[in-house]
Amino acid sequence: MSKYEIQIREIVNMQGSITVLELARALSVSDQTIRRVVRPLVERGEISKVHGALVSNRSPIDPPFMSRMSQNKAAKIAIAHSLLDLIKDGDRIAIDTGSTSAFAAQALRERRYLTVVTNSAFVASTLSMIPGNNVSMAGTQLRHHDGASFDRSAFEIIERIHVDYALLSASLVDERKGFLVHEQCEVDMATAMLENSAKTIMAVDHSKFLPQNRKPSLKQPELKPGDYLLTDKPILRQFQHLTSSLDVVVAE
Amino acid sequence: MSKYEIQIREIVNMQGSITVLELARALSVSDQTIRRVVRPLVERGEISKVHGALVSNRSPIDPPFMSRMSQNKAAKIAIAHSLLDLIKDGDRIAIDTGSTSAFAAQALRERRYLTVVTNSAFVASTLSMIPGNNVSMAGTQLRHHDGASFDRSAFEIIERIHVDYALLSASLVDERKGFLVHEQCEVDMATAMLENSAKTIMAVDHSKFLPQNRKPSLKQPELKPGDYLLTDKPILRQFQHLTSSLDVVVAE
DNA sequence: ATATTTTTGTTGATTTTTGTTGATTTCAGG
DNA sequence: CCTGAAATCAACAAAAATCAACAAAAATAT
Repeated sequence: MSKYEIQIREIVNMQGSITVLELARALSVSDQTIRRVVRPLVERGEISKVHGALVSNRSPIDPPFMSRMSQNKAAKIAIAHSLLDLIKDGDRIAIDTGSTSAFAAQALRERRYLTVVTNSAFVASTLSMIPGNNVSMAGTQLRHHDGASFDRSAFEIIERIHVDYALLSASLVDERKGFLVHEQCEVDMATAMLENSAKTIMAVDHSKFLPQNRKPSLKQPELKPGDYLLTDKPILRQFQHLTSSLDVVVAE
Repeated sequence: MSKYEIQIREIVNMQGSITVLELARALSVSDQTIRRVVRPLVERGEISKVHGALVSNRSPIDPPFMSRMSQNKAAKIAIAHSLLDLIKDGDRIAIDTGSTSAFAAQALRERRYLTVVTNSAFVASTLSMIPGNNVSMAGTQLRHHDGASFDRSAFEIIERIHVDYALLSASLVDERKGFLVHEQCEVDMATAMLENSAKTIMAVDHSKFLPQNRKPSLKQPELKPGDYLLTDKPILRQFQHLTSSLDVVVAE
């Protein structure tokens, strides 16, 4: 990795696009050097290149943590898209933290007149820009891990607003114990959202059904019969007892 | 994909419609180049074309904040960059709403251990992801106009957290009346931030010194001697009485 | 201090994009 | 159904960007 790499990424993402020559002048190196440094970046898909210029492939409002957390990007986008079949214009929805929810927020930008309550600053920021939406950000102090809040005011706000749907996620689906997450505060938040919503939507891509290196141990609250499970591959036999009372939607 | 593509999309979506020749003049290329670049865009349905002009087919209710993000982009980026000379790792800063602040937040991502308090969900989301930062989002209900909150809890939080700098902006600089904004709640928020900070930084790009079609009328609170003014062009004679007691930083 | 590896700049050949020209099509108004 | 002006298209020459290969410089190891 070259010493210019970080700078180049930063400049390209900041400016949106820049020519190779401008970049060469900015870093006072030759254009050839820029090309060389940029090639692996383009191959890894971190930035794109067109004849004449480098362009950032991040939308200015893309989740920054998505680059790290965007394992299974395609699956999450598919799930987010299938969410649009459930959520209609004017619906009220509570949304939790996590990369799946970040994609869901992106997808929900095409809905109007939503009432949204969330403890994720990213989700709040994304959906608040849509005219007609009514977005409430729950909580004050944000943790850097995911830009979400779990302080007392967050719970107070979640509990104050009743919604049609709660959109939840999980870190792992265990054959015996069900939907698991890493932290107690996430369980508490999920519980609060679930209790204040008519229906719950659990969104987990298929990788959550596979064993993981870092194992979560805390159990999400029980889903109610008729709640939705959104995923991207058919549920395997050994998990079906968990989902039998749920409305399973498989996005493809 | 051509290097002009993003610009063209942006201009077309911003203006609603524009002739090929005007666009050619705007980008200082030939009309033929525009036609060539535009053809695939039209085929993909991203914009439409009629004999004589290109028209945006984007919904008129798309985020207005984002279009403002791209006005005077270069100037705003320069200002944001010069802010890095003032703000050091570990500083505490309050940040207001607006596109200038959005760019500032992007730039501040390279600082660590910041204490940030803001009523803008976008700024909060951007800076909360940086490890070591301590970010507080002030307010609950977000207005769609810019994803910012001005409810009572927003003021309570701003007033609770004392910071080193308040980063403020304005919509227009008037020769006689000073720094103006459109809404009273923005003045109130600016006042709260200013009163709870050691120094104030006012960031306005040069276009704010020019007459505008939609004139704001509300006056921002008075800056203190020694406060900073960040801009991107030297202050004209007729504005200098406003800035004489300030520390003026001109980014280039 | 010297040898080896890595990075960087330069050159010229190759490819892609752009501007110009002139022919063709479209549009509005008689 | 013409007609003139403006817009579009096609083709070729000019300009710009890219690539490959080699030499110079810098960094690293011996």
